[in-house]
Parts: sequence; C-alpha cells; structure tokens
Amino acid sequence: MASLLSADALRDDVLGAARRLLGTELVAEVPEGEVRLRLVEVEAYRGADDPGSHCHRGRTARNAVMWGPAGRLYVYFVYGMHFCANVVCLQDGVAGAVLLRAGEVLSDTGPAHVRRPTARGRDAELARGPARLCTLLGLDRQHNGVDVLDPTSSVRLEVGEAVADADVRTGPRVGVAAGQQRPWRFWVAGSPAVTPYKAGRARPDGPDW
DNA sequence: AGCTTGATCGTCT
DNA sequence: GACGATCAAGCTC
Repeated sequence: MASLLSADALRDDVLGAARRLLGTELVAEVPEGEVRLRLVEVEAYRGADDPGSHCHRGRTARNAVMWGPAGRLYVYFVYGMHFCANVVCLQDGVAGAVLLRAGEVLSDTGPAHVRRPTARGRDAELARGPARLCTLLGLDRQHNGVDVLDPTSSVRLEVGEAVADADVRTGPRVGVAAGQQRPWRFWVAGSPAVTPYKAGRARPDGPDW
C-alpha cells in the first residue's frame, strides 16, 4: 500500500517542499467514492518576505493555518465562488505553504466526471487549476486545517511514483503580480493537466521584490 | 461603514 | 480574447 508523506518533506523550505510534492498523490473520500490525484503543478508561498503571500502582512484569522505545523490544509475562498487549497509547510509559528494547482486523476475517472461536468469528458480538465482541483476533491472551508498526513483524515497525501529532475519545470507564479521574478511555480513537463501559460499575464519587470 | 481587489472559472463573442 | 459572477479580507475614511 502507498505510505503517507512524511512531515520532514515539508518542514525545511517551501521550494524544496513544492518540488517534493510533485508526483505525490492526494486521496479524498467524496460522496461518489474515492478520488486519487497525482500532483503535477504547485506553487510555493512564504510569509513576510513574500509579497505574493496571504501572510505577507502578518497573521490574521483567515491565514492562521498557514502559520501552524506542516501537513495541514490551508483552504481559502476567492472570487465569490471558488476554493483553493494549500499544504502548509515550515515549522509551527512560521508561515509557509504550497498551493495545489493541478493534478492527474489516477482513480476511476467516472466519479470524477460526475463531480466536474464542465470538464466535458476531458480527463486533463478534471483538476487543471486550483479551484477545479478543489471542486473535484470536494475541498471547501470545512477542510481548512485538516491534517493530510494523518491516516484517519478523509483527505490524505501519499507517496507516489517519483518525478525525475529532468521532468520538472519552474516559472513565475500564476496570477501573482507581486514577486513576479520568483520562479516559485513547479510543474511536470508534458502533463496535459498543467495550467496553460498565459503570456498576457507576465510582468517580468515589476518594481516589487 | 464603505470600497477595492483577488493564488479563478465558465461562458460568450 | 474578454467579461461577469459573487463575496470576504483587508484597507481607507
């Protein structure tokens, strides 16, 4: 059987954690059954030194989980209709997390397509984008703070087939104007589930950072 | 108390 | 390629 990811993989630095999370498998119990996702796109976020982070301006009720121990889920609400999920990293008391941006469905895609009808039968679109990933796995504010390293949780992070360094790509984070120079987005080259690059959003010469 | 913006997505042109 | 949905956090007044 697959083993759970170790907290050590997340505790030291967010960039290493993001790299290590590629290829890991997120398993969630949903009403339709179980959905198993291979993570293929993630982004690293930090604290006060990261202008693109929710924790840039300190601890608040909303971002509190990001300051807690590694391995918990930080789930937040955006644009009035969507949820996005992160895996919390670094030591207790230090803000850090990795946003889960995309994954490939390894389990039976039947139940997955029931949950994501707008994918119109295309497997690559089941979990392409952070909010779609949450919809697929049924993640919402109820899951904020859930420990994905706990075998009794309804959402768990398990070790998967390793992704070779040669298959890893990095680039600027999507939709983050601040800190554009930081190539803190990691993805698996060639995966159909990775968010397509939007040239129009790039702002390489911003004065932030 | 009111205003702006957002780690987005689906639909329409 | 562009836009509207829809709401809470975080500012500003």
